[in-house]
Amino acid sequence: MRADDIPEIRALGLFREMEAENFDTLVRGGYFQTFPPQVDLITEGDAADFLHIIVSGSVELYAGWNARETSMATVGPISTFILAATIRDAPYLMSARTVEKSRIILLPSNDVREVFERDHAFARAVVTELAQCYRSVIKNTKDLKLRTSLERLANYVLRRHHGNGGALEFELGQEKRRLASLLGMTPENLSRAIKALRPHGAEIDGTWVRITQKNDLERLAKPSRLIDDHCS
Amino acid sequence: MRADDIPEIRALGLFREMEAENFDTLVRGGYFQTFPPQVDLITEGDAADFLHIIVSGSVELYAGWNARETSMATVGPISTFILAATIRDAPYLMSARTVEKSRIILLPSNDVREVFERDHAFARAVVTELAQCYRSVIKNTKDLKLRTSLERLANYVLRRHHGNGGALEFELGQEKRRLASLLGMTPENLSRAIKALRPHGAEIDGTWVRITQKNDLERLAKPSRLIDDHCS
DNA sequence: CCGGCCGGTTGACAATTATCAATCAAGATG
DNA sequence: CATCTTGATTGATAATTGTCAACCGGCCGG
Repeated sequence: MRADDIPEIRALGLFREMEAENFDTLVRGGYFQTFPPQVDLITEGDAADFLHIIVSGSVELYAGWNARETSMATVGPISTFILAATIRDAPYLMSARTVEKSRIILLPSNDVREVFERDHAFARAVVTELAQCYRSVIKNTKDLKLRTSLERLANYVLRRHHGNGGALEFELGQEKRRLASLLGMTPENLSRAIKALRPHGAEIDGTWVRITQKNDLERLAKPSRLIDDHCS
Repeated sequence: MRADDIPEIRALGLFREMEAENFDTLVRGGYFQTFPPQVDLITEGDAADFLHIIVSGSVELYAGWNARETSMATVGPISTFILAATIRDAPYLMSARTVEKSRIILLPSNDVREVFERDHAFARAVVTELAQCYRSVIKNTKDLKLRTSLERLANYVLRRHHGNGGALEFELGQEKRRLASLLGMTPENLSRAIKALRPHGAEIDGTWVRITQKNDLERLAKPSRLIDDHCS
């Protein structure tokens, strides 16, 4: 593990409050690796041997069944993934692959569970993190079950708009087919949804997104704090 | 709080390992109430004032958006619900209503959070519970995104089959329209899916489910440990 | 510079799912 | 017993979404 990355890790909500000694235990047993793009890090069904922390780059979480595949999330720095499987010592429910070149810390699940047993501050931080993850997935389920694909796209644009500090123009930042899968549709349908969105105040041109009529977009999207807020 | 219910609560995974003193704190501040059917217990968006524990009866968790509504889960005794909102002191993401007459314990969220700060065993139990809930929702998302409605129904039947100790015949146990919403379809479509399932080894007649050709059903459903296992 | 590849787009079509209206069946109520 | 209500079912139709094939255009390697 490189010494100058440690403070950054230590500053994460998950590790900030824990005992120094326990943090050292975790870090000592961890590995720091750099992966090229499109590398499979995790295969669903495998035992959860490591808690992963992505320090740079980005990672796609996806799942498959019966020759179909769907994107579940894209995670960027600095955050952890597959915490629940680590804690429960259960098989991964999702696979993970790097999207671009990524630096990733691997902490052995055994160490994580052991420290989790000993360190109350760490346990509390894990709860906070898990509760947050749980709520995100619930919101995603509501998005999927209550909205049409056009509405999902419109709300996605608005979420990104807010995530970028209110910018009316920003980069899509990922392949359209990945976005399509994330939003629960086919690439072809995303293309059509993008066209259909134009008269409602949002243009997506290649890799650029521009909101032309925020009012119109919001009238279509009807964003809700209880689905689209990515905090709380 | 009725004295003779306390041991049962105490035996729940969530409370089993915690300090007696802290358990007393929780229980002392709690309310035990009996609700008639079809009563709204929780409205999404409200502050999470209480952690709910269902002791008897059953409760539907549902969510709405833009005049649409969908069933998110049906929860039975003995389990808690809306733990994540309580812990994060955040608004409920789902509404809840009783399906039948139900006895429910309400523990003030403040007390839960306070004890959670003090009691390491409780904190660990909360983590275990949350990790389990998180994994359930992920499985549900995979079910929704990767399967057609007929496949979802087939797998639902198989899950219930296993949940009932392998019985080939069992009661549906809930209204079909609630089941339809849970599985992400309309009542009309559930009716048709039920018909379409007949030649694949499962009959649903009124409130009774009978598996006639388990092989056939499994060939259609292709159940997966990573979606349909409701433990792990 | 020239293919070849890949992701994206488009159009035609098919499958799936939703909607609407009508009907049916069973349980509740007077 | 008749009536009313409610949930389930069915058929007809529409909307949505997926599939397949073709094509476009940028990018890379030769």
